[in-house]
Amino acid sequence: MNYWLFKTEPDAFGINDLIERPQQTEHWDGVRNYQARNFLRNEIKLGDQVFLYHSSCDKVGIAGIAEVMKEGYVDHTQFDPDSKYYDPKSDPDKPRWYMVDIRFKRKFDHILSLQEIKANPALADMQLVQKGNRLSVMPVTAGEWKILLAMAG
DNA sequence: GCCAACGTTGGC
DNA sequence: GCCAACGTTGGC
Repeated sequence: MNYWLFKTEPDAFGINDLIERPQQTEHWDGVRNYQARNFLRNEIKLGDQVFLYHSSCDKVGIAGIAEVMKEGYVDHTQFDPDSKYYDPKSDPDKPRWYMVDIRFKRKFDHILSLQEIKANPALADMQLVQKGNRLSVMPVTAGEWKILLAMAG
């Protein structure tokens, strides 16, 4: 089993929105970055654990945990002209973009803030805290996962 | 294949 | 709203 971190803007779709979905499950569409796409398509497996990270908001940090319920499949929004994720250059015979389904698992009592994460020397190598990192789907090591869980309490 | 221009991300 | 950092595009 592997660990991941998915970024999301809670103003658009946050952990509370996931909780309110039927079966507390939602497809993670709209990822339009090739490196993140490769993770979604090739590497993220059923049962993998995911930190939900809230970005671009007043409380930036990890909000809780979700679990992968369905492995990579074609993100249909790339073919929908009405979707903001529409990609006219994507060929239906060879789709560019993929997504997975995740189910809510746990919400932290408090957001585990980016500030706290950055302040922990043991997490200095996390991809999340590297300068200029913009990946919206990234791997988390088992060691990092354990430390973060302990910090979340 | 290079690289300037552009658009986007995301913390602050 | 600012702006640094990055990925993508497209002319050459």
